[in-house]
Amino acid sequence: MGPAIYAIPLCGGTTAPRQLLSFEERRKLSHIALIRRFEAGAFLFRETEQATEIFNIVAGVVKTTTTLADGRQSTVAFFFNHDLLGMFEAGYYSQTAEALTSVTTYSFPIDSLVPLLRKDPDLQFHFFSKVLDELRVAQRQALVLGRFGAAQRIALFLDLLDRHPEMHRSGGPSISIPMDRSDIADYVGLTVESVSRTLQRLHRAGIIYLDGRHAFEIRDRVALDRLIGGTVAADDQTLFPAL
Amino acid sequence: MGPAIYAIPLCGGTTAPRQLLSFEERRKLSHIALIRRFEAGAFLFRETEQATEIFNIVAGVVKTTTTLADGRQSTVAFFFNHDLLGMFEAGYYSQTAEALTSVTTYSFPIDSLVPLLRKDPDLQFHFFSKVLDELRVAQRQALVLGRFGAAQRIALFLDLLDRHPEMHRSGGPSISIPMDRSDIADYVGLTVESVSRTLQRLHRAGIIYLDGRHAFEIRDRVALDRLIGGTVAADDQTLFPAL
DNA sequence: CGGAATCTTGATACTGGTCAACTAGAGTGG
DNA sequence: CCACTCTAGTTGACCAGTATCAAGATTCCG
Repeated sequence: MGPAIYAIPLCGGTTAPRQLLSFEERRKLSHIALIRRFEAGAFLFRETEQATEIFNIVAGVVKTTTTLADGRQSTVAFFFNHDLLGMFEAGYYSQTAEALTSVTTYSFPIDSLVPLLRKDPDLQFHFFSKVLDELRVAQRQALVLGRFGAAQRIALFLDLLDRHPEMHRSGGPSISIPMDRSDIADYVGLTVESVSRTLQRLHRAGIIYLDGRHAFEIRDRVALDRLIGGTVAADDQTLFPAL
Repeated sequence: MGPAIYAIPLCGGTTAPRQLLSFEERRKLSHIALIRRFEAGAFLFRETEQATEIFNIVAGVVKTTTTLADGRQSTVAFFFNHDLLGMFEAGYYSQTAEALTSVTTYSFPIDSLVPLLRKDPDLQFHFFSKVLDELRVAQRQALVLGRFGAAQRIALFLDLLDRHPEMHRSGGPSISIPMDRSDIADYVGLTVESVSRTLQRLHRAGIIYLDGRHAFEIRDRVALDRLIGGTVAADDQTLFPAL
């Protein structure tokens, strides 16, 4: 079918993400694209490596991380179907990308992609829109990490998974969690222990149902949304009778 | 002199930010640009307004904020000289922009700018690079808010000001702080009280010198860098004898 | 079935938030 | 020019939430 980029369009009236590329654009991109597959745990690229390609995910989940000065790894973002990753700076990748599941991607060699974008302003505009989309996500993430408590952070994270149709297991209510607790912890800025505690608390409160380590269901959408809205104080006894 | 965009170039070998626009591009942009001035406290635009123009700052400082579900305002970013702001989504501004000082900008009407970008891929590529730059800043901000303590956050914020030459008062070591404590607090994800306490602590530790409310000097660059590096534990007695 | 991760749970410490009082500056009007 | 006032900022005491440290429980995988 060819590469695909989902994002909220810049100018179109919609607030809902949609496919940005026209049939013709997808064909053009196919032309320079390679299909590449990665096993779970494999690296798509590492930070400080010279940037050679940009990836468009077709299946699977990828996380990107940066190494802090003290050696800790910090998860920057998760990438799902129809996302673009491999944005670079001064010719070098600024993050490390690791496959969390087995992953299928289109790979655009930068040497082919950049000329294509410079020649085709409309196509470039769609890449541009996708990056703006990522910018908003990153800004929202900063906001969440700066001001929200553990329950809200976890709720937002679960909502992120819920929003991705490919995380829903075959029609049922079960949503898969492709990453392990420490990935989640790195992403939401908590410790593994706090992630675990918070998940269990939401589980015991009946808001979610934890189905093993790598799946969950949303049992009380309203309560979850209230948490995400940021309206609920931590001492809300209705939500956290077990506190 | 015309509009100017500073950022780390995508492909060039440099990691240092530099002017991205060619003389010719600046001329083209001048052609569609209006000069607009704002008093301190004035709004350049408000969230949910229809997006009509994009701004390029020539002088002054702007903050952008979003309103949370519970009514709190949260500062998303500060914009300085040669920055671009007014990025939008689905035709509407997603943030509110307020002048912190008196501000001079070039204003590009979107109706003129978008066609120009669609016609001129190289120019668009420079806007693209600037947005990628902002994306990295936002991701770094998320990282900082998620993992660092108060001292590190404040140190990073002071470093941000230091990096902007126009914040340095006439050659001297004094750096101006154009925003008030609550803006800082909103930005770094702390309360006003914690910002105050942390600034005073850095002051008493001799790392910075607070010169009134709206200026400071860096007295111990090495210690500040160590904080920023994230290497220093909060209990480091060399840095915080007063703890 | 056994060993090794991963995850959960509990006890305690510490950072930063909250609430409240106090101080310093900036502006105002007599 | 000097009180007066009002806002912004600082400081202190106390508390809540999360990190940390330390076991235990599960799950995964050979």
